[in-house]
Amino acid sequence: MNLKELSQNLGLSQTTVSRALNGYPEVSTATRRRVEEAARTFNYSPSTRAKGLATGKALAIGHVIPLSSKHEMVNPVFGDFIAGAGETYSRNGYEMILSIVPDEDERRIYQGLKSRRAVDGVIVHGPVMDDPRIPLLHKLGLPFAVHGRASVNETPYAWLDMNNRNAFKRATDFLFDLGHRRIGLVNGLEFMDFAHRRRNGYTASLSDHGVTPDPALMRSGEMTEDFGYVSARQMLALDDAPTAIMCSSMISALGVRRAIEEKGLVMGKDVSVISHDDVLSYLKNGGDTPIFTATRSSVREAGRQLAQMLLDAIENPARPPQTKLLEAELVVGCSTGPAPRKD
Amino acid sequence: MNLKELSQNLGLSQTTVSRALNGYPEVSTATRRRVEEAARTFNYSPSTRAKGLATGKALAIGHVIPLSSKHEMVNPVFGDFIAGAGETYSRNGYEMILSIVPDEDERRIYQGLKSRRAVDGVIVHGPVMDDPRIPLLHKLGLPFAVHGRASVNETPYAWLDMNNRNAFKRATDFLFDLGHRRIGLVNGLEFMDFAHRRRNGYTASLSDHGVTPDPALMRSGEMTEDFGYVSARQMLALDDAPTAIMCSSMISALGVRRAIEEKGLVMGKDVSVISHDDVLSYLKNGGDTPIFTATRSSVREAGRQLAQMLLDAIENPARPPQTKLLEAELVVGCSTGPAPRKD
DNA sequence: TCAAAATTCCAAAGCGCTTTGGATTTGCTC
DNA sequence: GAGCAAATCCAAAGCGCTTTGGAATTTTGA
Repeated sequence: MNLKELSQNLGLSQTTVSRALNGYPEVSTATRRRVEEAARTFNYSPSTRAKGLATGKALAIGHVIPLSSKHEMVNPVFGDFIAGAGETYSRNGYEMILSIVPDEDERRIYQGLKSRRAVDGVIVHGPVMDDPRIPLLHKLGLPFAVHGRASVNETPYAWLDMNNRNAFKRATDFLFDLGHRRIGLVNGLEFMDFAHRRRNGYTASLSDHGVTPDPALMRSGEMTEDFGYVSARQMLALDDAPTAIMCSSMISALGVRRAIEEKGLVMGKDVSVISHDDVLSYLKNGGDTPIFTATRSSVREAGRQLAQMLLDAIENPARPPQTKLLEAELVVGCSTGPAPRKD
Repeated sequence: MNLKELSQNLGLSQTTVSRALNGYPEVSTATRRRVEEAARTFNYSPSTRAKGLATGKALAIGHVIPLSSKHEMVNPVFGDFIAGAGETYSRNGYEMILSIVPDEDERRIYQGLKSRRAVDGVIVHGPVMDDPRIPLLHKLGLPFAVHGRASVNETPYAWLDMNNRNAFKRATDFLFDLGHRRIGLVNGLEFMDFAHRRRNGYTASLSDHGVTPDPALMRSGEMTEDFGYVSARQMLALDDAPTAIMCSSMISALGVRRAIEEKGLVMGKDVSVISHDDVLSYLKNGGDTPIFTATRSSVREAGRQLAQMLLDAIENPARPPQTKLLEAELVVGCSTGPAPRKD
């Protein structure tokens, strides 16, 4: 069923039917009802392609997920993020277009999305510190919004970020308050902006408390379970082992816990652990009382909000780019306790 | 830059330029070269919408991810699967369109994709045993391919599945060979087809070995870490605790291990564990020697292949639906060992 | 009651591409 | 060099929609 058929069916012109369906005022309430009714029964909806051609809008947002050869891993955060973004899109009649590409192709992909006029804007995932995509997208004139931030960047752009620095600063402060002085960090890859900021928060807390950062207690890598395990294991094997560990992801934290328990130690008593929790649906942090003390911020909610920001920006290109900084909450679970006394 | 401008620039007609770009034979090699060259320098690619409108194809595949209220979780398998599928699409010039929807809306979504002519076909994720989407898509006449299978279904359709039953049968057999007789099952939600099949494999092995399934040893739920933990904990608290546990996901297996170690037991010695491993990128199963003995099948590879099957089916609608059954391999890690002797 | 103002509708152009049917040019054959 | 096939190109229609610029009808005001 297309517009022509539908309008013939109703004995109206295509114009009128189109206007009725798109809420234009120059059509009487009675005919509008009649048209809507008919559209429903005939199961008519306008072809996205034709509509897009006619209006010059794509009614679609692109998500480009880089798959770096350096870290051949789909960020697990991603599934929940797009679930959130998707809610916003479907509420607003937008389609979500996904490209997962080796990152050496990324430039070409953005070029392509632009020149094929396939999307009205894009969401940038996983920004690194000096992210080349931001100037590129500016140059292409393709509206965009970033999940996270790029520290090194002159021109303003739209972003939504969790306050990574503050979250890790506060959490580390919390460990100091519990009496810990040797605190390890199991971080993500530190060319990623979020990891860089978390580390800053961590070291800021250390120096606030007169502690010099010890390279032996600072790890950075892909946040797998195994990485958490290996990192914690090595730290705990030190003569001067840490009594607490800050961890950048729940999955790595599971590995950290494994290393602790393997050594016959008890998490929350011998070694305290704080993790960042993205509230991923398949990784519920315990039941009533959370297992891990964690800095928490829902990535799904972030998806919802950032998508909305991008749609607003597209709607209203004149407005200066919006930004939003979400604060993580610190939930106290069973994985932290007072620093053990020195024997 | 559009076709018109490009062709004016070249002093050719739109027809010729279009034909040159699309590889039609009625254009000389020389002009073809010239056109391709120009397209490259002017960064031209045809508008997907216009092309779609003219050809009647969408050049896009839809992935509809249901977000059940029953299990408000984004299947973690999903990220890797679409990474695989995405590779195939981009190689073939297709776009991937993602909709994440509450599953009561799912019917409407498929209707919409069809009537808006937004996609040429869809991939069905997470089939349940008697999946209503299959007859629905048949009725709509929207080409589709299923990742997994629906046990209860008359009409043939395209699918790609891992041999869940066989994987779990063989793995359970392996445990029997090691001398285990009390074997637990920590399964996914059993209205999901894959979980149902795994259970069948498990019980088939039990009855092959003359063991009656014990409901106390069979758990089914969302495959979170916590679910694994709670399930294993309860099983291990039994008088007649299992000496081995089959587990449906690596994430739950991490929870199972936690329960084992919390009890002061050693995995692979006191309690053996076999998990299914979807080879998710962020959950590497150990380094050189895998931690878990596991049935293994890459879901990313599945994505690649199923996407190709769907594209083939779209290309060639006459051909009967293709199907493909992948066998999982059994990799032996450190989590299994001979059944402990009874004291 | 009649002109002016609203209201309600429509024909046709245009969005950027593909493709049909035909026109023009080139290359060969004799 | 005439005649014909092959090679090369083009104008125009059509894909399904929106939107412009009016036309036809109804309502309103004095």
